[in-house]
Amino acid sequence: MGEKILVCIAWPYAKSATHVGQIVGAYLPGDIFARYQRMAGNEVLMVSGSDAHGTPITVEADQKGISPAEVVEYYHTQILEVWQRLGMSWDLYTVTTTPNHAATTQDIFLKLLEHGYLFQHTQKAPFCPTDNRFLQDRYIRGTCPNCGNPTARGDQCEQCGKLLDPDMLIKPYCTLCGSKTSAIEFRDTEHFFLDLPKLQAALGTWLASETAHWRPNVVAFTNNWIKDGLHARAITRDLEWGVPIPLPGYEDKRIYVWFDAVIGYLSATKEWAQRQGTPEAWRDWWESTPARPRPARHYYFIGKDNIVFHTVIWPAMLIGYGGLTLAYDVPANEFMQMEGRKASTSEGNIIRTPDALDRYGPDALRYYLAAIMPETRDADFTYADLVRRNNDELVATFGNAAHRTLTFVQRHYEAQVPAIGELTPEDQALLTAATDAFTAVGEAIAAVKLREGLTEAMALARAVNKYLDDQAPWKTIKLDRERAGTSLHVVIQALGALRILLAPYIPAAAQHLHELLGFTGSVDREPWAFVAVPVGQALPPPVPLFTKFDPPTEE
RNA sequence: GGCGGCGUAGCUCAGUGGUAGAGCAAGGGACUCAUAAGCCCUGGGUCACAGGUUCAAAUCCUGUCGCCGUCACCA
Repeated sequence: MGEKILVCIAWPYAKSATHVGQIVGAYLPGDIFARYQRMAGNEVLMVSGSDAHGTPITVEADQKGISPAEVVEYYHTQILEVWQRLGMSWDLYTVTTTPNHAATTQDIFLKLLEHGYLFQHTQKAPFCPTDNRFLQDRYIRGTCPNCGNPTARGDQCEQCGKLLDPDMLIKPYCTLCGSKTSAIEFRDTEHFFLDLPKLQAALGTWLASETAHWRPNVVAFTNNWIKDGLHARAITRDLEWGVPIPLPGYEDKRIYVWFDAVIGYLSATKEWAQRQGTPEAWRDWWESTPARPRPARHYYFIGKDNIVFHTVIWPAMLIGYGGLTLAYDVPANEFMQMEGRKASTSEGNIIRTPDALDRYGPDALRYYLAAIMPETRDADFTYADLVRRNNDELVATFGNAAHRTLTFVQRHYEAQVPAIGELTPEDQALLTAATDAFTAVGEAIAAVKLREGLTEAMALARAVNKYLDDQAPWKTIKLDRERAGTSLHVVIQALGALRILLAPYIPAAAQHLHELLGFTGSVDREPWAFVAVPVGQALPPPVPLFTKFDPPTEE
């Protein structure tokens, strides 16, 4: 009945356990969206995995004297633990070191080659005679021609910020052997290039037909990037770590990380299908035929730094391959600053996700990140604001609405959902608001306006508090027990709605409220619709949904 | 430097042509079921700055300043 929705989330680089900027940019929005779509009755597949290749991982492996695979395993394990704690509802979270991923990548490589979209080109590249290997820019340091910094990197001088090429450095040297015993040479090396100019026309046609429903900033960024014409891009490197090139004579080269990482969305779907015991099922998500041009809607949740890879390069690869489905939407988020400063690993002001979870747990963190989600422009993360929103909004507005109602019913109505009498216009108004909220919140989430959806849901929580104050069942009960019971019954219906409406955002708290309202099973299985909490349903002793936090001390 | 985005109340942010909005913070009030939570009222903005288009501009155009991103070997 529902349609297929493929939720693709950016592949985190396996070199840290993620920071909250990555969570708010891609992982949390993807998870909220996926959770909603499942409740709305659609068939959802949410996939991603750790991006294992690339130079920084080999650099770290060299520094620690271990293999790149060990580096990846170490961080992949940490990332998996974060997903578990954060409540990410993956259908599959894998890693790019699997044989399946390599096979999928090589298949795309060969098909693009066969279709004439790859070509070989020989270029000069820095080579270290001592180590007998070609060097990535990161492995080279030298004197910056701009500012004279003697340890400028081969790709950029960290002192003056100037972008560099290795041949611009004065006295470049290899950081692997550390010594300056042998000068770096520039030797010929042959590489494969993705012929993006040849794909540009088809890409432009697709973009023109698809981007009407995309976020304006994503469209503007993409159009600007392709406006002056695309350039061919090297997709292989002189490396030992990465997916091997499936051709004889290239044993000492690898497919480079950006090319294989985006293929992960497809390879992960295949791995999911294999694990289901239906290895051909991936076709139902990807294969585009004249009879069924779009078998599934593909959403890519990424940060804005990743836009061109998902709106230009990956679509171009898919077009070149042929017969596969392209993105339906790429709802890229802007960035989040940390305590007023740009999030930067080197500045040391990133907030690691495990640390934030240790301090405040998944619900407060998810709620806060969703509330400030940088959907239209950059936002600012502060612990003080997180605590403020937790205390004022989760505890005082939503949590309190539930707790004040449930404790009253517990005490005065034998811990059962009270019977309902004649409904007043005010009763009808709150019930209507609860029903309408499913449409308002659902439409917002479906359009990937997640902050708006959360605002709509919280408006219902505020309406509950206002209704309670207006109806004052604690007064009414002294005169008319049935009327007070009706008011409480109506409030419980609104709480029943909130348990569903907030489940995509704060699943743990929603599950807790689900149980406090006398339901069993998982709230995730409930349909996205208003369903009455039955009269007489037994209610367990209430426990507050949220904990108040002390404001963080100034440092 | 080129290109793109952003600059709205003390704070965090909505708002894309028609008399400036929300939450929090501040001041006042009535209540007491509730994790002293909730509810009502009030104050507060030359919508970065300077020009322009329009009957009408936070909203469109130009320039300036500030912040963010990107520029293809960061993934």
